[in-house]
Amino acid sequence: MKLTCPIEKATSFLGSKWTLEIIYFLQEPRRFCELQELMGGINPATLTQRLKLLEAEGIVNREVIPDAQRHVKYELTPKGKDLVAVYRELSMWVSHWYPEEAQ
Amino acid sequence: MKLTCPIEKATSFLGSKWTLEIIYFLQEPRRFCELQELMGGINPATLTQRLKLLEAEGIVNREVIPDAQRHVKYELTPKGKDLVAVYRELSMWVSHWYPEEAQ
DNA sequence: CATCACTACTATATTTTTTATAGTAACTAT
DNA sequence: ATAGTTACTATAAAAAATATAGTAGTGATG
Repeated sequence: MKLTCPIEKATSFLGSKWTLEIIYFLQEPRRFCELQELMGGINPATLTQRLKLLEAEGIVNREVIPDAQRHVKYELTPKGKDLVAVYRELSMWVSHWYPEEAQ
Repeated sequence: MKLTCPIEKATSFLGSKWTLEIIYFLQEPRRFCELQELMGGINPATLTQRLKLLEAEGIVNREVIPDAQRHVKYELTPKGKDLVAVYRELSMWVSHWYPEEAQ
């Protein structure tokens, strides 16, 4: 007897390690190696997997920059940017309940 | 060169499978087996682990009801209830971007 | 122009986490 | 007396994450 939970869809991808942090850092466009550095411990295979998942979900856009080096830029789609309100609330919660750690 | 991310603390426990859903369903007090039923696929060992973690984090309160059966009730602490604002934003995001699935 | 570095990954083996399944101890209902 | 409920724990297997190394394409340095 499983009730439908309106956030079930969201938790299917947000509720896995790193995803919340990836989206947070993508509030400005980043390259793959930038994300790696920002999120110290992430494994490149995991990062790749998450970015593909978020891309498939329409939250993240992957763009190959047409320079000689063919750098890759990741950025939030409008759907992804729309999650900023969620982060605003979450940040407020953290700064309220963990005042010493927020900044 | 790891920048501090204000939601890093939050992601350390929210960013793992089931946690977001558990807190969602605890918007009203529940017993262990209720949570199990509500979240179809969760493993009891995982549920136990998550509830302990959330209890240690001060988000969930565990209470043994002093009836003969010694039922156990889980509920959100004020800190946990304060996450409701986050869920409100997340629910709005889901109902906007997944209109067919929300409800 | 050979060597080294950087970028954006992929491959493999190991470790960690999650799961399926079964079991337990205390009570309750028939 | 037997079966059912509740709140878990135990164990082994499956799935996911990690460390580590490697690759292919460029670019920079001597």
